[in-house]
Amino acid sequence: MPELPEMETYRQQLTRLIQGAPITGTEVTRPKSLNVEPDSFIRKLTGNRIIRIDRRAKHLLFHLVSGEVLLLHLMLGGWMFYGTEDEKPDRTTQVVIHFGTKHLYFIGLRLGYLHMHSLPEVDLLLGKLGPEPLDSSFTFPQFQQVLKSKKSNLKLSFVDQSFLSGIGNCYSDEICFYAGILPLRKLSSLTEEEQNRLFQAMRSVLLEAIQFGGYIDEPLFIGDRLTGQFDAKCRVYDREGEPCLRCGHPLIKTEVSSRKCFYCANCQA
DNA sequence: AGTTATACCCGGACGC
DNA sequence: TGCGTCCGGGTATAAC
Repeated sequence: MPELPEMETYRQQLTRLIQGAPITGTEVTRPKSLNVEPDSFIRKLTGNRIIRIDRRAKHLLFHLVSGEVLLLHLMLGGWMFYGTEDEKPDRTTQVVIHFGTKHLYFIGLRLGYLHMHSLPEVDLLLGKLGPEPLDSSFTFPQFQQVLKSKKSNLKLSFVDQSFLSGIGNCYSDEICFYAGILPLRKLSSLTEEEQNRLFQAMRSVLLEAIQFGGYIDEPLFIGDRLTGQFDAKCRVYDREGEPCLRCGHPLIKTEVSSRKCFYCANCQA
């Protein structure tokens, strides 16, 4: 669910909201979300500070003064809220980190987690991830190399985190639509011109989604006007039967290896 | 090696 | 309104 643009939006906003702020308390209501005992987790966080927030693929890395890293993956349906107890949405929370009167609430962590690691451990854990699609050092020739690394179709390749990292079910469809290429196309069938269109589409879609705060429909804090604006700008995802924004033909929904997949049969080839 | 099936997890939406 | 049922979906791992 939350993919690269959603996590990047969280990273940017949280950096502004909590970077450097003293952690005054920690609550754990779902120990399964953690990789250490709740007591130990609370002890490690309380009194500590987050000095920097990085994003790698769909993960956020909260770097603590102590040198340890809190590694967050929201998986499906996970989201966050920052604010006072009064402002908190009426949802079950799994972990809460206190910053004085305002708290960071972790909500919807089912398969999602908050794991405490040393820096080398994090490097090891994230080592198998493919390149960051928006990294300035990730150029078109490198994209072409990556395309050679798999024999499958576009849909499955885009959601494979060892192929490219950070793209999930929604943005894979959005990128294919923007490029005018069917998600079921085999990588080996792509012409160089199509490869180039995909590369440009990938950058455009992800950058636009970040600019508009991703598609998460819950605001991060009261008065947050950024988060979720991209939800209205998704062109194909979850729009089965709706007219294609480019040609008007009804959008098709299909299933690819038990994943939802949306496309326009008329203007994607 | 490359691809595919399966377990994991439980809040909340939905039906009656 | 209340209670029971079932879906969603990224990732690790096992199984082809």
